[in-house]
Amino acid sequence: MPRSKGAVSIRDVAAAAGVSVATVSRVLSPATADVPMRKETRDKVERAIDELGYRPNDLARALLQHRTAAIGLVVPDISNPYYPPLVRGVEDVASSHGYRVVLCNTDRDPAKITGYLDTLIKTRVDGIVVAGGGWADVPERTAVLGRYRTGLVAVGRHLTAHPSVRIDNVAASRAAAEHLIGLGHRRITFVGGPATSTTVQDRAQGFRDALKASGLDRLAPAVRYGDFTEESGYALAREILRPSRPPTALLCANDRVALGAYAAAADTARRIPDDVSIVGFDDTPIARYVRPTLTTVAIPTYEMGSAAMRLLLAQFGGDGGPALETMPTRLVVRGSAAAPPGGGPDA
Amino acid sequence: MPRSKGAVSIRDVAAAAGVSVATVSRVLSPATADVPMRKETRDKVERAIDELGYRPNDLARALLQHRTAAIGLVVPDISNPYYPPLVRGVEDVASSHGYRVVLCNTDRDPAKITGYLDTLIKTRVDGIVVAGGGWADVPERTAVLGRYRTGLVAVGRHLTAHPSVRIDNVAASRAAAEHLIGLGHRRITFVGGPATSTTVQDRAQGFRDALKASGLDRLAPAVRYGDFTEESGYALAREILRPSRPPTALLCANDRVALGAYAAAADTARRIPDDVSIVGFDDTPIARYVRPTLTTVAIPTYEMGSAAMRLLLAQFGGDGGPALETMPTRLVVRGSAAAPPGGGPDA
DNA sequence: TTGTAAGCGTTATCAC
DNA sequence: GTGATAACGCTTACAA
Repeated sequence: MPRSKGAVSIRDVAAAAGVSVATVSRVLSPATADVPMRKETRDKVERAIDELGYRPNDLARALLQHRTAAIGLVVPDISNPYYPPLVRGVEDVASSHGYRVVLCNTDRDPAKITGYLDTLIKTRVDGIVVAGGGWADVPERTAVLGRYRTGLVAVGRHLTAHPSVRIDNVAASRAAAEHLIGLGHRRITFVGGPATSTTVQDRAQGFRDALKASGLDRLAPAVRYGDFTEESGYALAREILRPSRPPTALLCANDRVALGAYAAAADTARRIPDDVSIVGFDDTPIARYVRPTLTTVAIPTYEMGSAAMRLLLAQFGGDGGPALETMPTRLVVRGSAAAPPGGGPDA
Repeated sequence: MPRSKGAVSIRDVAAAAGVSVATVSRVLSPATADVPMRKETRDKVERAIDELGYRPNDLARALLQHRTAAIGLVVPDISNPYYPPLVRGVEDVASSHGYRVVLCNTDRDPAKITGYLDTLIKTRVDGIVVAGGGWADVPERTAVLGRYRTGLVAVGRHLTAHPSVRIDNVAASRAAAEHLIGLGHRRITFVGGPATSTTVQDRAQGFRDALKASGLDRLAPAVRYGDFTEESGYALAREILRPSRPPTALLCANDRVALGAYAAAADTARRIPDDVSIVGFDDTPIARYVRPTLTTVAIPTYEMGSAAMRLLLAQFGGDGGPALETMPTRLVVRGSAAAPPGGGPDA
């Protein structure tokens, strides 16, 4: 018989069991597992809990302990296939450590970002994992976090001054470009992704580095920007493949863009990899199911998420300040890249 | 100068502004926007808030108001491409109404499901949106929700007795099958998805209904189960296409399975749609980018998410009990389904 | 071994 | 107009 309307509280349980609230609290709290207690009392309490279907109010608990066991996870857009594994990685280690995760989609909009940041602080999450960019003018905002002892770790290189997990996009992209060059390609175009993205900037840089290292930079490295969608990849590839002497290989900013390029090749009657080689980024599940299978750079997205969460937990544990974890990438060679038409250098 | 260690509280602000905590609360609380107050006082308070970087503690607020402005979102696995748009739909309307969302991945594991349910109740979320199955023995568990005034709406037909948003999978699948039959196919196999999924059961049923209605059910309708992955689709399709006289069309449980079937067709040198027609379910972004483009049933996933959240908001508003919203599906005819080899009935 | 009571950071009800 | 103060549902000294 709960008092009044509303949820059953610790007082209802105490009353039902004929003990004090302190006693009920003791049977529930792991912190007081060591204090001695008559088995009979414990049983009475547990019976009452069961009968009433009592669930302790974690808000009250959190208020007292200054710890909510919640973390915020800020991503640009969960609909972007890149993020779900990352989110899953964060959630898995979070939940296995008793933390719940509050998901925030920002669309890289500074207004939304600061709005969510405020909400997260007000609800006193213990920490925040931020992935993806759009944080141009936001850094100052993170100053408040310190005042509220809110941890933060970034996935990517957009928020310096905080622990972060990253990949070496420059090196990864360079390796992919070198693979193409090794195959004999001389005219390669880097395709797509927003020019403002640090990820894209790094990948474009790695591409340029590879060309330069091979002395292929007398012709200005061809880099075309767009966004991260199939649509963008399709449109760009259509344009790029139009000239009479188009590039023989396309290094795409991600797999979605690569998939768009596949469609463009099909629609212009070009065979992959015979007429044009295509390389992607991310190794999303589709990569092994398109035909030809897609050669792409595997990014350990799930692991980046779980590593980020672990870094956050380390912060909670007081284990040091800024840390930086660089995760390995790997070029997965499949069927979409081969020697250029003619079989060798043609420049 | 916050008292002690820890976050700045309303008392710090009151002290800094030289007013009582009640006054500070009044400038912050929308509920008391109407009470008169000297502009000078308000300014003093606002200045103090700014200077201290004060963020009210929503836990305390929630404790008092019996309302957390949080909802739980329970999905099988965010990595499954079907869910991100749904999640986004929920999050968009949630955040635009001031609610935050706590994401829970269950892997359809009853233990995880009940675990998350408990956590969500303990943190006193105002409501829960559940999508996806695995709830076989869980329904009794939802009884507790009532005791804590926790709203619930289901996406799908697995949790009767609660408001829900659904699609008519039977009708949708039947329409897809009829499309194939209309094209002239007589030997069609329904491919994949877990036999335990109500979604799959419904789609298989619609498939059988279509065959029966066309008098094609003298040959036992061919239905093969697996799971929702490309891998499963690939494996099943390889088997299905092996016989000397294989089906001329594959109705796949979802686009991922269909993509697996694409790969199987390619690897066995069968042309789509010339040798075999393929139809999918979900209309995921890839559908329009594979070649040939994939004929598939579009499911308004995003809208289902936003509708579910709206239903939850309606519950909060006391707007009636169980409601049921059925969202429309649509067969998107693209390039993967055409007349069977020979051009017409061959049975 | 168990109970009493202070206090976590707010809001709401009274007074003044 | 503004200030005390009693809740909200818990945990944790400190008593008993």
